[in-house]
Amino acid sequence: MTKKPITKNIDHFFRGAFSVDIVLITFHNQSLKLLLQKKKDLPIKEEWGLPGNLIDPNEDTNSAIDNLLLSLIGRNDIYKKQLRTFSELNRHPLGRIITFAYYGLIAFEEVKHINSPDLKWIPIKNPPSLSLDHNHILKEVFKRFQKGLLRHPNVFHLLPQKFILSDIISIYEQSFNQKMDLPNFRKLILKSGLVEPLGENNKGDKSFGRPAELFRYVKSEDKRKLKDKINFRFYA
Amino acid sequence: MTKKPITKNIDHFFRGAFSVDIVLITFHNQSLKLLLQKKKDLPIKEEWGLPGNLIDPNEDTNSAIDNLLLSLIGRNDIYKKQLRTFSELNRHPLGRIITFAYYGLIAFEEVKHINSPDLKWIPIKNPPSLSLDHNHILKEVFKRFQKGLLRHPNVFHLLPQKFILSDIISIYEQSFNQKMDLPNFRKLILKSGLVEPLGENNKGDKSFGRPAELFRYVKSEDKRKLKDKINFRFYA
DNA sequence: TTAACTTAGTGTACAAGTTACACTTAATTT
DNA sequence: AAATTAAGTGTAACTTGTACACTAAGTTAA
Repeated sequence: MTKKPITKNIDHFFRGAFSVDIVLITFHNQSLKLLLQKKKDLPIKEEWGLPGNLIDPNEDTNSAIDNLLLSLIGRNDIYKKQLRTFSELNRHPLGRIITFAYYGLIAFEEVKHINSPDLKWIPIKNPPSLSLDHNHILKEVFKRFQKGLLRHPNVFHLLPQKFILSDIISIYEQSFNQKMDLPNFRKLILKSGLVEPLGENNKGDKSFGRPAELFRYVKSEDKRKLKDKINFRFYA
Repeated sequence: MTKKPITKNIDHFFRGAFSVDIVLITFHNQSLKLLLQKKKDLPIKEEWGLPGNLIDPNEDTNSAIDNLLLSLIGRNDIYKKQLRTFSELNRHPLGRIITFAYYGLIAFEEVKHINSPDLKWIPIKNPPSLSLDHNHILKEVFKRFQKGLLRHPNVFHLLPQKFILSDIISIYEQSFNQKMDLPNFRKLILKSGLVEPLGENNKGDKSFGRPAELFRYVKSEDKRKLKDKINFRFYA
């Protein structure tokens, strides 16, 4: 059998570049926050955008995102997930640049020092208009963030080691812009076996109202997904 | 303000190519089937693989998948969805080729004529070993197919206009490799309002047992997702 | 110092959904 | 005509979800 020439396919190769962009989310002061970077070294007007970086031709996306995180927040051992690719032909003025969008979650404690003129935590509600197609990317990624909250115990990545139950509720209420019934929510969370009371309370930390018990997250032996343990009735 | 040179970024541009690959699924004879193509014009040994095509540099993925479907089954107006991108550095012997994986669903009626030495419907259980990383792609895409079945009324894309309820059950049982309780399943489906009895039965079509009622799919005015109407208790 | 307020946490009764399985019906096969 | 097969109905026991009233423990303000 004679091998066919493969030059037919070669026509389809062309010059392109890849980047990783991250939607990094944290929770502070009853409010979800997003890390934004001021973009100025691109041939576009100075604007805020999602932190990102171009990928080296022989680098894979995982090491690219690790390097990006290291340069942004000084660590890369946080919860992160690759979502979809944005590949529209004219999304970038420099040429065909395909971006891999990630999202990451981190407790505010770990990143509260980050606050410079070019890198800021911005409330995720009503973010400023972003550069390129980053508004679009943010919107899509936020939807995936929501889904993640419903299916996996991702809230805990946004909380400190010791947390109170109403912070969990607050994150869900904010993420879905919907009020929840606190008594019933407590029962669900407690029954799920995902949290364990520590026998301490947060008396010192707050101004009024009854002090709240502190809890910690327990990784469950139980392999069912969050949605099978806790039935959130406000699927987005 | 002086504009910075942008040459710094140009280093990251390199030669690459894109392709679309499709996992096309149908249902026939109580069995889920997958469309596979014999690969021979690649510098790899003759093997079965997912149907796919390289993308023209100025073509977007949607038109690429439409053209692919047209050449495979003669039409492109079927249910299809873009899933993730496979971009590992050495996934293809011809160079850095990034593939956009799609899946599509179609009723067997529409594609029963397809059967040539190079293009066949193969039972999705125990498929042959596929070329390149197509085993991996298939596995990932199949998971998404499963999720789609739980969240959206996708079964109906696999069924003819007139169908019987036990075909729906059969597709779910096969997809999740799990036996379901027929009486309870009927109640769920009927209550969902997704199907409507036609007042006909399938007496002619079968060998024994009581003839089954024929139903048709009714697009629901109700915007809730399938999972909120029907709670499948075998989440994968 | 005490009444009002604020947030945390418990209890409960009712409604709704899930599950298991017995039973009936309508056909074919032997 | 009895056995077999598959479709379809009914229901009782159980599990979950929902809506709130109520109790508890602190702070604020008169």
